[in-house]
Formats: sequence, structure tokens, C-alpha cells
Amino acid sequence: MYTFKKEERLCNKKLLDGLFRSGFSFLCYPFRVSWMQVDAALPATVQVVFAVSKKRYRRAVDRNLIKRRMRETYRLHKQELLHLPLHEQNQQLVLSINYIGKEIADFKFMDKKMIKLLMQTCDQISASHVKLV
RNA sequence: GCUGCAAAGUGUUCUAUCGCUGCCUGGUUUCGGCCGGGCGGAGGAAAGUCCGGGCAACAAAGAGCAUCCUGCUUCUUAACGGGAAGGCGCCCUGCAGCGGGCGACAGCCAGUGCCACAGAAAAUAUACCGCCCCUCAUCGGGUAAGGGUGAAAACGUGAGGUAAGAGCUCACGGCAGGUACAGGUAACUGUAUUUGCGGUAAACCUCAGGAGUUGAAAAACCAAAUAGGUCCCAAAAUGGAAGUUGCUCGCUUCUGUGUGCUGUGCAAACAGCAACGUUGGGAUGGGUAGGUUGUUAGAGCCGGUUAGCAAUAGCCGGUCCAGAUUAAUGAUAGAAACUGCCUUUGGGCAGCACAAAACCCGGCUUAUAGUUUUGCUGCUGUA
Repeated sequence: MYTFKKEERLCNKKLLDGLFRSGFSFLCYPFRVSWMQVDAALPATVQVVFAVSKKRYRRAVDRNLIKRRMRETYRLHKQELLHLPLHEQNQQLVLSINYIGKEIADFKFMDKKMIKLLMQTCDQISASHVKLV
């Protein structure tokens, strides 16, 4: 349920390249999201990657803190907001979430934004699906 | 007691819920998994990547030259540009000692160069003022005692000496080199004697010692997939159209097909040969992505003991202590320490440093809230 194992992380280099080259993207401050639907079988319904700019945050301690908060908020909400709708539509997704905020946000703020982000993603996917059909 | 400096040590803790990662392990299974349990899981600097080593691959007869690095001595070590002890110089300090701090601290008596501005002159003294001699005077000659300049002025003071002067001579003193003796493993120190007297080697250089190159994205291995390379074997045609047949295969006819060479022919063209290409099969070594090893039992850590002034080393006993790889070591809530501020002495509010392993060690450097210990400077109080 609230797990976040290796299968749910995006490690495949080819998929990553494809995501950044031809995926869709939108902004949901303080995050920037890129996503792409995948036909080939994945080990999990959604594979995700979190990123924080090294240019913006010089110290490794800060980057770690942001990534951990992002991961935690994603972990708590992904099941009901992302996995269930996708499962109904029989879709698979790769996702990247970039942190672009200028300051280190606290947990509550990130939590709120992550819920919004996930819902927005779902909307976009179903919209594109309808368009294709 | 306070303050400052230096050195050494320490670098918040606990509970609940939900997770991540490594190892061990129980049950179940349709052998894909599923449900559990236990034990570990960032640092003193993990940082900067500045030195040194292990390890790995490649290179390599030996010697010299070049280039780069190091530079008081002895010791320590796997090694070092690190460390320890000692020597010398400078500073704290007006002198000496104690104590503390700092020092690229080998050689300008091998050679070459450089020394801004000012100043007459910055090094075999081209003499500005001055002094002395000669002269009626100028010119000329001697002179580094004095003036002024400068970061630095021809070793300092006194005497002799002289026309005036000058280490020219002498006495005392300063610094440097040589020699002898004494002490010390040595750097060096002391005494005697002798020779000399600007600085600069983070100037070239000289001397002594050292350095192969590249780094875990090193390197070794694994079975598949994809595209292409090379080699071998086989097929000689192949595409299109028409006919034959109920249809397909097959067969027949017509037509098109790159390069080179040879032959026939005036030419178009035809025939033959060659490799290349085409199709199918096989082999091969490399690249990409993936996985495993390398990769955490080590110059390890803790305690004791022996040797040593110490760095350090030996011996004995105990112990196993992170291992990620788009990169784990967390999030939330509550409580307790600690530090400020407020206070109605119940408490309330705020803060809690610097900073994240990436093959592994030894150092150095830099960052660091608090707090503990030791030493020292300064101030103040008491006896």
C-alpha cells in the first residue's frame, strides 16, 4: 500500500531519455512534472524519479532533505490518487518530478501540493486518452 | 571568579505510527511470489580533493639528459610535502632564563643576472656638497672622515697614521668561510687560529634525495537482445507482365537489371570471366544497455602490558562495526536534555552548529552551535 520499493523507481536509462525527449510536462509550483505513457510491460504500474537541481542547491544535505520529503509525500498519496485510476484504465506511466522552488518548503506545504499534482496528472492522462480515442 | 588564546575530548536522547536498505531466518506456495521474525544502517570533519600508500590495467634492457617535486638534523612509518624529539633564527620582552608562538631553515667564497624611486655612487666606486694638494684663479689631482638620499651606502668604536684621508696599521667587537681540538649519532655548540667583509636562490642556477602513466567511469567475468563489422559455406539468377489451370505451386513466353576486364561487331548489342552486391545458414571478436565480482576483515577497532623523552612499535586478550548504485540510512506526532528571552516561579515562547559515505587506508587544510578537561596571558576579589 504505502510502500516504495525499487520496482517503483525509474532506473532504466532508455526510458528516462525517452521521457525527457518526448514526454508531456506541466508546472505545479514548486514542482515540474514530466510524464509519458508506456506500452511495454513495467515491473510496476508507475515508475517515478525525483530530482533536485544541483545548481540551485549546492549542499548535498539540502538536496537529500528535499528529495526525502518529496518521496514521502508521493508515497502517502500515490495509491489512491494515481494507481487506482490508472489500474481501471489499464495504463502504465513513467513520471519525473523536479523540484524548482527557491526555498526549502516544509512538509505540510509539499503534502498539499503533491495531492494537487497527482490529481492534475490523472486529469491530463484521461484527457489525452479521450483525445486519442 | 571573569575574559581571551592554545591544545585535547564530545558532537543531543527516548517513545509511537508509516516507510527505505543490507544480512540472517521461519511458515506457505500453482515455484512467479505471499505472510512474518531478528540483527545492523553517515561523520569529526563523510567536505576540499591538497599530499602519501594499498589495489588494478597498461608500459618497461640499462645509463644519461630534460621536466617536475622536496630541502636544518635524527628518528618514526607501508609511505608522505605528515608526525615526534632536537638544533638554529625571529617574536611575546629593555636584558637573561623559564615558558609559549612562528619559520621553503641547503648553497650568493661555482658562475650569470637583478637591486624601483631618491641619490654623486646600488658594486672592478666615472666624487654632488665638503676636506686636502697645486695654482693669482680656473683647470687638474688626491680623498669614502662628515653631509644629504634610500629598504640597503662599502663592517662598528677608538687610537696610530696622513697634505687630507682610507682595515693602510693596531686594539677591542660584529658577521661569514677554512683548519685544529673538545662535546654531541647528527644538525650544531664552545675554544684557538687564519682568511675575508652589501643584499637577493618564492632570480636563473648549483648540490643532495625522489618521481613510469592512468584511476573503481580502474579491472575481471556472465548469458540473452538489437544494429552493424569481419570470415566461411550454400544458392545462382531475380523483379514485373502475359499465357497455361476451377485456384495455388509449377512450367512457358516477353521485358528490365550497377562496376571492371576479355572476345565478336562499323555501331547498337551479344557472349564469357572476375570480384562486389543480393538471399539463407554458421562462426568470430568488439561496442551499447543490463547483471555478478572488485566492494568492505582492514597498515581495522577496543582494553591491558612492555620498550622509548615522544611520535611509534612489539606482545596478550577481546571484538566484527554502513554498503546505496537515477543512489537507502527517512517522515510525522509527542516527550526529555541543552541554550536564550519573558515570568504571576506554576510555566510560556523561540532556538538546537558545520555538514551526507560511494574501492579502501594514513595525513594535511578548511567549516563548526553548545559543552568538558588542561595550560597560559590579562583583569578583579579574598587571605
